[in-house]
Amino acid sequence: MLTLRLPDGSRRQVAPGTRPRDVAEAIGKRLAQAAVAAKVNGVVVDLDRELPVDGQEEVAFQLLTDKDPEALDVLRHSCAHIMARAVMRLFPGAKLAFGPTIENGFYYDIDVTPPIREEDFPRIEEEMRRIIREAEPFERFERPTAEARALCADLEQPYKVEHIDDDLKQFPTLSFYRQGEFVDLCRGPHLPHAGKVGAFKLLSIAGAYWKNDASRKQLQRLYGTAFFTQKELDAYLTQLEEAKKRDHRLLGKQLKLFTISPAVGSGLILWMPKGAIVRGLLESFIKEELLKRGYQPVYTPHIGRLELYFTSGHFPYYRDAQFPPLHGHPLGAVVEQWLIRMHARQRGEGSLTAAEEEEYLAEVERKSADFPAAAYRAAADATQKMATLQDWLVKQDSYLLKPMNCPHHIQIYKAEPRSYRDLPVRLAEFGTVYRFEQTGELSGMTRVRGFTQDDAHLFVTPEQIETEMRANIDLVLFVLSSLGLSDYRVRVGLRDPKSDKYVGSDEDWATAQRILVDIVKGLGMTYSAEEGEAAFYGPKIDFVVRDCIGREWQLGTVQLDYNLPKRFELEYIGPDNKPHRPVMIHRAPFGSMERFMGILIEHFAGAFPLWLAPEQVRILPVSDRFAEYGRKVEAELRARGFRVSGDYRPDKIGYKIREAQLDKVPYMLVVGEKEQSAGTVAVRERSAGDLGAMPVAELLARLDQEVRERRIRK
RNA sequence: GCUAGCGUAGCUCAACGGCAGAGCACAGGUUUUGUAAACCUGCGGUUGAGGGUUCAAGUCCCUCCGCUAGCUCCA
Repeated sequence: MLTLRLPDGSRRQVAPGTRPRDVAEAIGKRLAQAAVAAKVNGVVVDLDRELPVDGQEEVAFQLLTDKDPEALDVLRHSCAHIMARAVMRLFPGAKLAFGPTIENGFYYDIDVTPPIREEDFPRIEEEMRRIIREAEPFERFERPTAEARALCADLEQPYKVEHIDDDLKQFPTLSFYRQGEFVDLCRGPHLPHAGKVGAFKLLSIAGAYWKNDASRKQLQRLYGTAFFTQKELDAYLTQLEEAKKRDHRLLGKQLKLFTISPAVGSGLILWMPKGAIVRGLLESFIKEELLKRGYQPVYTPHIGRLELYFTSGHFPYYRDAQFPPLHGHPLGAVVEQWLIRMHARQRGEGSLTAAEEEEYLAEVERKSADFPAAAYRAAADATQKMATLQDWLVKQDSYLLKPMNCPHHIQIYKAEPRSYRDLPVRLAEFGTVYRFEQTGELSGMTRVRGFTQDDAHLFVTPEQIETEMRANIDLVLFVLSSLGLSDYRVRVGLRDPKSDKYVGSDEDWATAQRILVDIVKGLGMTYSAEEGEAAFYGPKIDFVVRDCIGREWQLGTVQLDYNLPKRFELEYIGPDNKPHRPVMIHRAPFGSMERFMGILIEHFAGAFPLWLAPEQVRILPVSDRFAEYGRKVEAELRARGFRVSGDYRPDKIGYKIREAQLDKVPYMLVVGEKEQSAGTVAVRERSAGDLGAMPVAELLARLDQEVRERRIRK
């Protein structure tokens, strides 16, 4: 016998071979009806899966109904199967890859020719509805792995075969689910039958690479969502619509905060006057804080010698993601391409044949007398050849639009001898950088090609690392909390041990990663440590937020770096009168002004708090006759430093209020007969509405305090 | 970069392969107004660009540009 411990604490003895469905039926008819799946010792299983029998004294047992979040996952997973089944019926020969649930729904990756298009959705959905009406059960069965592989081959599902070969060989048996004619390799669990799917909708279609690898075939990913009831689905879709109204791209246009002109270029933000006010205030806010925290502001140019970025490693590493260099020699671009391809070949990416190498050599020899072709030919190996090319290239006075500020700040550090007494040196700059992001990545203000980081680089002794790292995390938290941004997660980005894209020694990485993890642990922060999320020169702590449609973006970041100090041979003189190597900390509390602004617009839905609002107060005279009094109040407020305007058009007051509300002006001051004679203003607050009349002095005191506190209201 | 979709007036959107339209905004006028839209008149377009098919293209085809979602990338 097996003892089940139910959620209410009671215990129940069952015979071996009992299924959750039997337990549900024994408990009650309604529960048996409502049950979707069961949770046994924390693992969600099918209702028809036999309960374990051996070696367990007692198992935790819970029946899941549509009230349980795990049940929704089961429902969506089953709905993904139903969608795949419908696609297989309508598109014979479709090959299935992966079909998991995701946060708000599910997808299935499918390889089908010709491709599925959105206009196919109605008939796929129709077929899915038919399958749901038929309410056939999902039947689980297992096969030894070799047989499972043969079955997938029989089903003509090559991706499933490959999946078994690559990832599942170590399991003795594999499970399948059958639903009528449809059989799919799947871990489960599933609904008892398709009829449990109350409501679903196909949402979108997109390309997705097989196994997330851009070098492999691109499949079609069909996204959908499902719920137990139509009402829940409708609520979700309404919520999506509502969220879209907060989109910074929409609000940015409506509120005239920023624009992007194809004439200037994709991904290049043009800050309009109102957006510029908000940005300026944010910059002042953080500058003030930086001075308090011992930072030294610096300014550096937008371009730098190409050699600088060879030294830092940025140029060869990120060549494709940068605007092309400005070459000082007509052959610069040729040699650059040549060199980059040599780099790629050495990393095992791309190809460069000996014949192509010869073509490059012939071309530069023909066109340029000063190219050291002999030295190139005499070079012992590829590394030496690359050195020859690089030496020539950097001598030609080529420049790069800076993709990072660190090399410039490093030169400021190096401009004078440094003593341990000077450290930490904290150099801060709103540094504008340019990166040639892929077209498909560009998105409003959140992913752009030119942006300004609220950047700083700290040069510290090893002993100072922890204190400075903590101080910077504190700064990020201060910034976020000052703006009421509380919905973020902390990510510790670690090196992917399987990748060779990182620079620096294993020891340095181990040390740096340990320090970071210790710090976030020490601060008691909830974090996720993620391999592969480090910068190529060091691990980092990122503060990640979501935009209005659920995408995650990195805002603040604090990064530890042992590598650039080595590459640039940075030093300070220690108490022992000997040179030592400093450690660098890269950090940006906002991340970039552009991205931060985008997120902030969505966070406030465009309704900035008073201290940030581009227009803080608008005067609304009831009629022309009170315009003069209105202008007087306006002048008074402006003299006190408020950003104020007046709407003196001959329109009705309701219309002016509507416009001011839509412009999300925090305070509207209605002035008419009563106010003019009493020397007051009728105050209307953006969200609270009519606050009644008050003397101008009283209003000023109120506004002053609200700004001083940087008060945030939602 | 890749897959799918989209691009019409400043904005939001209509128009079967057959006369390019509406609302808002804007301008002029009337109204002199009390807490989210007064009324009248007017202006506004090489339908993203270029090429092609057709008697006829906003609509069909091709190339490019831009945008959206996702994938890959993200110092």
